[in-house]
Amino acid sequence: MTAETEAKDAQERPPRRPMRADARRNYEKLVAVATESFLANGPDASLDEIAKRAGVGPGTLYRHFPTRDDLLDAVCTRWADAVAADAAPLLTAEDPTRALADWLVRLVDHVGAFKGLASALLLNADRKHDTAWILHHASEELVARAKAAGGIRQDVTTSELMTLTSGVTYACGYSKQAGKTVSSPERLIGLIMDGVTTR
Amino acid sequence: MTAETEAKDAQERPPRRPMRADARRNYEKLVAVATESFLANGPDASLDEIAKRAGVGPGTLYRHFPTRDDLLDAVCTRWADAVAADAAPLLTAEDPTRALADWLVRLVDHVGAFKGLASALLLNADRKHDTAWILHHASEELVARAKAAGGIRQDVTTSELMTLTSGVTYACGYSKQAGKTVSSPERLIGLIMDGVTTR
DNA sequence: AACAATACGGAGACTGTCTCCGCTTAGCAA
DNA sequence: TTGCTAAGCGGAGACAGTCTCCGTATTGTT
Repeated sequence: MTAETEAKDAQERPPRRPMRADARRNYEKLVAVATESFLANGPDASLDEIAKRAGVGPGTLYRHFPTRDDLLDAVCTRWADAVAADAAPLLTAEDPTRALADWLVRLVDHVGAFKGLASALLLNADRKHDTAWILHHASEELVARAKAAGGIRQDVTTSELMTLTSGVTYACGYSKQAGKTVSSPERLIGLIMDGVTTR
Repeated sequence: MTAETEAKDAQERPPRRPMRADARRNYEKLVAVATESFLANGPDASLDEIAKRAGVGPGTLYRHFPTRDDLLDAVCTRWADAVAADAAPLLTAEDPTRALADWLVRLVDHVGAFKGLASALLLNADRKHDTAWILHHASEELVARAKAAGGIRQDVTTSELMTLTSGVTYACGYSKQAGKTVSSPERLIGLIMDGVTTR
């Protein structure tokens, strides 16, 4: 769904030349290598090393991604697009409230599988196109459907749900890499759902 | 309550010489300076700079605190002792469930005031003496009292409550420094409490 | 006062960040 | 094609932070 993201990008900042072929090539390569590298070495992986492995100079990396966060954002955005796609089937589920709960559990699992790289970006839903916004957006429809079906409280917002879920993603992602034991995502999301369910 | 912590330290690893006077002096100075510095510059503050400002060489800093986390831990532990003291009055409150909710809100506020330095350490409650353990321990009695009074569900653990709260601390701490708006701690803790309250 | 044991501190090797600027290349126009 | 120009490249190198090693200084004990 990167194409969609790009389309929006274009429509918001119209007078923007397309990237030159070599520039785009390097950009893609950098994101690909960075994904591997962040996954393997954590979010502090050496940027010069990533540049080298992508076959470009550090200057090129820093031109495309002035800060580490810009690169991390690009990586996470792609990942988030894929994760968001996972929500689509749930939109037509018969029990919207259960679908929402399922989705939140999946979200936690995905963040865990992504080594917690994205957990820092899960909040902060107001910049467009970034990780938080994509996931927020994907959740929003599920929340709306659950509300419409009367399954969850009208006064609870998507943001609030995301905030509460972020603690779970963080805890579960952390526990995985530290070998700790924490209650399961299902259990914790269940507790959250218990609080927001109508009764 | 640092004294208590030290006492436990001593009883667990008995054959441990007391620190030499100059060593203790430097240790104290380092923690004090580090607290300031982390608060002012975030958790990535330069360690050599901290050493310099404490009037010691880098070698001395690294001997006392082999890794950055060790120093951060020492700083956060002191802070956590102070925060935990804030729970004491609530232990005798007439409504234990309300007291627990109050405490969790205070916890979020404290973490926010500490610039989120401790939020990374809030989980991970199994090493002794560290931030997470101190706060976990402080919460435990309040949870027990609320359960005993029948205010909250018997099946909910302190860890689970801390995990859920950590999302809130993280979100609120973050929003403060980024100028974002998030639902208030009261509101979010309220949602959590709604989930764990008996009915 | 003398002597271990303990602790200090800073020079310096090392690693990672980020910039500057001369060189290369893509894409366009004639 | 050819030539031109803007866009893009890349790597040398300045800088900042980490962390160690080891000769020197201090402490506390006999």
